[in-house]
Amino acid sequence: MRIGELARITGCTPRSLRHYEAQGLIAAERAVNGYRDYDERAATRVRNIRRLLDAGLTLDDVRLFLPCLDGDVAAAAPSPAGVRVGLQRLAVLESRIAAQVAVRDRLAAALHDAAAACVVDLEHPVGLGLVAVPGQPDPRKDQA
Amino acid sequence: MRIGELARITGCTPRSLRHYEAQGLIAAERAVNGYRDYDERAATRVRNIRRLLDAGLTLDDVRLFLPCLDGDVAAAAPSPAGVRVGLQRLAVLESRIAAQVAVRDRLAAALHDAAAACVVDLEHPVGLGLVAVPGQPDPRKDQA
DNA sequence: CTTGACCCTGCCACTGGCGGCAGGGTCGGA
DNA sequence: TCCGACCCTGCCGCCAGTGGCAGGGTCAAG
Repeated sequence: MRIGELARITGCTPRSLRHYEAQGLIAAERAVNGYRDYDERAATRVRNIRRLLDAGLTLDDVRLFLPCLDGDVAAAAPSPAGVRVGLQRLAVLESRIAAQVAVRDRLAAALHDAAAACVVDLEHPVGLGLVAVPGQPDPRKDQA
Repeated sequence: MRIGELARITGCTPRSLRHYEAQGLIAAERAVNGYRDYDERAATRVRNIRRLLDAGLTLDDVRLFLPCLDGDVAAAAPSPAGVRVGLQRLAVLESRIAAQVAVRDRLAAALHDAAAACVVDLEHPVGLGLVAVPGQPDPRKDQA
């Protein structure tokens, strides 16, 4: 099977497959003309990779699953290493989410205050340039 | 004031200040020797930039606030354009958070299943104590 | 005169998973 | 014989905000 067919049946692009290969996640024989030649296990492998990626792991994480990528990862007995990786990644996700939630809350609060201030200050013609003539070039080197 | 001093009083690095300048967010006079020479408003400006960055905006967003960066952004009457930018960024943050939460939930579910399967497979003496504490991962070389 | 602190420009690296392009080779069918 | 589909390698770009380095200039104090 060549790269195009594998891409079709796995639902990813040839570009991705080459990327996975470059990352050492999949391998392929080479035909005499240099074309990659995949066997049927490649599809399973790629689907497993996608499954792990979709679960929030990185390609780097996936590399740790190499030994079992040819089996049914979803149904396989979980390896301690795999679980550990998953937990680490989960922690990363959690902290990243928490950070972004904090940022969002700050922004939301700022906007809330701004909205409140707006109501008050709409009596005054807010001299912030952007208000009256949004299309006008600012004194400074401006763009929008 | 030269870049080092401005960096000190604003709490960011000279590197960042040069970056902001390259992005068109701050400006400086130049001394005869080529050194940047900032006036005292620069500190306010930089602090405003940091404030907006901390609120979750990007440097690109901040550019839209140029006309009012010299005032007290936090207390200033908000411009509609600024609010609009904030709302857009808020929406971006929201969707990004939602996506990551979805990923996290998938991963958590997978780990949950794995943990369940593990109970069966606990004939192997594996370090799965981690499973019990999904929020408290292995405090090792782990970061975002 | 020398040291050392500071400044300058400009460029690469990083994260992460590709997209896209350039420039070329290979192959089957009309 | 030519077209078009497919394949190859290799490199840049993206998002964002720096960190870090190279290689140099400037200046005041010792």
